[in-house]
Amino acid sequence: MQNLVILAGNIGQDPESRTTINNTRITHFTLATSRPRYAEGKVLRDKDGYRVQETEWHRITCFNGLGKTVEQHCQKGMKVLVRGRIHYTKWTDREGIERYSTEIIAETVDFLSWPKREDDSRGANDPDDEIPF
Amino acid sequence: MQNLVILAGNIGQDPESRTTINNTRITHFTLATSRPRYAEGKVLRDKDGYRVQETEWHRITCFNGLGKTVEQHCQKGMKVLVRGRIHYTKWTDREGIERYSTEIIAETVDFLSWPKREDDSRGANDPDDEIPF
Amino acid sequence: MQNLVILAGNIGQDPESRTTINNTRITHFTLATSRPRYAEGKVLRDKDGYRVQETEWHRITCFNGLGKTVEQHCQKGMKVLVRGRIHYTKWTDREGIERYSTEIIAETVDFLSWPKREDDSRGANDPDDEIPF
Amino acid sequence: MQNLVILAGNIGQDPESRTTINNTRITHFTLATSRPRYAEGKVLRDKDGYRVQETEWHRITCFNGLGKTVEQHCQKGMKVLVRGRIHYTKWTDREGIERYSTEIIAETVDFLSWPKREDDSRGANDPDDEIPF
DNA sequence: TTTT
DNA sequence: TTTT
Repeated sequence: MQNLVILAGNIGQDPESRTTINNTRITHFTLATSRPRYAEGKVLRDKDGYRVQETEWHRITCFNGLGKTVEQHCQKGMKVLVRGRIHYTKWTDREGIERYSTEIIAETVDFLSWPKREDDSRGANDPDDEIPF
Repeated sequence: MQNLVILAGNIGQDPESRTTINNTRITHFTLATSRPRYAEGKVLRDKDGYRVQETEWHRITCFNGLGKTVEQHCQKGMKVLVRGRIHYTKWTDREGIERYSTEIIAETVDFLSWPKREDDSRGANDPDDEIPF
Repeated sequence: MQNLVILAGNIGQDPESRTTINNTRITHFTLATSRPRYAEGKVLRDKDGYRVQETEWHRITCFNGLGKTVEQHCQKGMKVLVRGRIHYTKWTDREGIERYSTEIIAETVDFLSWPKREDDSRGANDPDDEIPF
Repeated sequence: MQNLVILAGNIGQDPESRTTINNTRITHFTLATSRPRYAEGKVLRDKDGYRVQETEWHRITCFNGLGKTVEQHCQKGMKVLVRGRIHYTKWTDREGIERYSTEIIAETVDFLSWPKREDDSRGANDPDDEIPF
């Protein structure tokens, strides 16, 4: 049954890709989402009066074509909207310790801001642009 | 049961507000979402090679505090993320014709871009800023 | 940009299908979602103390393969989870009056209950079962 | 910015609650969501022809009133729809090993099926029923 | 590690 | 009516 995640946030690091032995292209990036922190129903503020943010860092995984697109057009600092699903992994590390990790497998990634690099500044509607969003 | 809408798009016109006779503040704005148009599984392009966009115009309704915030900080052209629910209305117009309309009742509105006006450029984290997002 | 709808509710009538002149199969059904009605921040109750429900009736549209599946396995009264997008249509009726309608174009439909008819009672995991959910 | 999760699935174990030293009531349950497993774009089937399911087990956390409601009305095997957000935790266990865990902080929990126990069979619309959904 |  |  449905396992759906929607995240709107900022990319923490430029995406990184690798290819598995079965020739699947896997691309990863991290995404920060933030919300105001509350205490007793009120927004918390720091000593200067600024709202305290609570940031979650999500690990996003893209496969194949979507990964290729993300690799080409997404970079650190950009705002994106990710739709995907949560996936949990359990494995045993070299010391024999059981480890758990969580990732968001992306189905779509939409731009909410534009790349800063010159060579990516063509815009989403450029005829040569292969961005699906 | 659940009736949930998530929209990320651009505001079409500055929000407008009115107060009902029971003293409820109602704020409206329109929001454009777009997606590439497809035909036979392929993205459609115009004669210049640009991807053809299919735009939906949503009518967004906010009540009370959320409406006040939107009225103060949202303006034409800004990108926002709306979470809410769909609501349908049926009424009879002056000519006695049955009319239907659809609106999205917003529960949250998040900024994805910043206002262009000087006086709103303080940033989301300003201590005087009452934006809940 | 994103236009996403999630609806969990009950099917109002058995789905109906037609084929367009370009050979697209279109399947429609109606879906009821409900929520408690509120007044002054409190759940409204009727004279017997039961919570007053506010029901929205959504018009759901499915294309091609998804429509075929829905037609075969969904029926009046079943609970389903629909993921899709909102689409608005404007047209002029025979009297020359401008009409508007709204529909939810489904991308996925998941079962939350089982069909009542004998011939559909095989369960989602039957090897002959072509339900994608 | 937005961090939104929608899960529709089955409860794995009866919910369990505890109260923190600051008097916050915390209720936990596990939720299974499943999807067909794919390989090379096709649904995988086992040797008997049944579709292979990929199940994710989510840890759901509810606070205060929502937790109380869940504790009273949700039980193992029920189908529910959870809306919430992802939260990641990092801590050091007794052996000094860094551990990570992920939980879904629920904002709403909707019933998609009914409890099996006699004493809970009153239905969602019973006047004595405090279920907010 | 991002962003305002 | 927005945006690229």
